[in-house]
Amino acid sequence: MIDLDGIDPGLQAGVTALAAEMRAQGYQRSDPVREIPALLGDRWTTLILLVLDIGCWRHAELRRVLGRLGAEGRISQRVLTLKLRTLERDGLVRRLSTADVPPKVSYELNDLGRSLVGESRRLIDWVQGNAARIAAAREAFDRQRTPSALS
Amino acid sequence: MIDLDGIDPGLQAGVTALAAEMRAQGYQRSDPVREIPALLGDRWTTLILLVLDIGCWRHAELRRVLGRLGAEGRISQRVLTLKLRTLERDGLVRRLSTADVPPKVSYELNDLGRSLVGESRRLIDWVQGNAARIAAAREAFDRQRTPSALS
DNA sequence: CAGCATCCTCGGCGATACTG
DNA sequence: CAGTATCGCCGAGGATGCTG
Repeated sequence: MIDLDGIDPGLQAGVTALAAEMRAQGYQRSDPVREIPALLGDRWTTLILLVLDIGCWRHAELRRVLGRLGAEGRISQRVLTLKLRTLERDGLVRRLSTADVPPKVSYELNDLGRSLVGESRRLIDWVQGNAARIAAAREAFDRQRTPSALS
Repeated sequence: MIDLDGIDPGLQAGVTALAAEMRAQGYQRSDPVREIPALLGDRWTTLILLVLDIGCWRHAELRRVLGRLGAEGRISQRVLTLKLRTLERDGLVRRLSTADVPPKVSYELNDLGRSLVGESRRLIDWVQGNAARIAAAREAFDRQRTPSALS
């Protein structure tokens, strides 16, 4: 079903297994792999989830705090609304609003969202734990590529 | 240092703690949070790592296999080279080449790369495990937004 | 075969102005 | 205050052609 031509039989077996693994459970043809960039691959979502993990935030407050944390600059009002809407649609975030004018809208994580935060924290920990190794690898790579003064 | 104006004191404490957590270890001012989209946030890297976890691949073979797995279409030669170069620079992948013409180039994971694959597999498992929940949330959300026939 | 240069497309994101 | 609409930028990624 995957049709591998002149490829090492050992590797072929691995690919078949990987394909089966990817088709498992709820996903039939598409791969859950592509959900990962969709969930955490953008500039803001991971950080938003971390802040929401602290508690319940009003839209404007959340926006201010996101602007201070990290060196990302400020998130635009439009994009924050978009990100929160996506998170709400995916069932990770609850939106609470009053019918006042001006309206008061708050956002908080639900159980599924907290569960995802747990996973992404593991990734962050991995990055922190291996930051030195990665930085060293990058330096070595760049040094070799830049002859600089190799006289 | 983060300067929070009219924000609930309880939340303020949480933000301060989060900021400290983000500054911890190797990262001094920048946040490891932004490394996550950089590492796994693009269309191909996660899938490339999974395939490299199977074994050692020639460039062209790898490209063919990536095209078959998932419903992403084929990766362009240029982008595959770019992604592999980045992974090599980050110290996750080893590049093996001969000086022949035409050249034979192979790529394989090293220990750090295998370690990252382990983490990303956890994320994939999370997505698979919660796929039904997410799909249900999306359906409910969309149904409510599309009045369809609400007469 | 693998890499690089060039050109092009598309989507994410920011900025601004307006509305309930 | 929160959301929407509009505009514009920029970078990721695809397609093609050439080289060692």
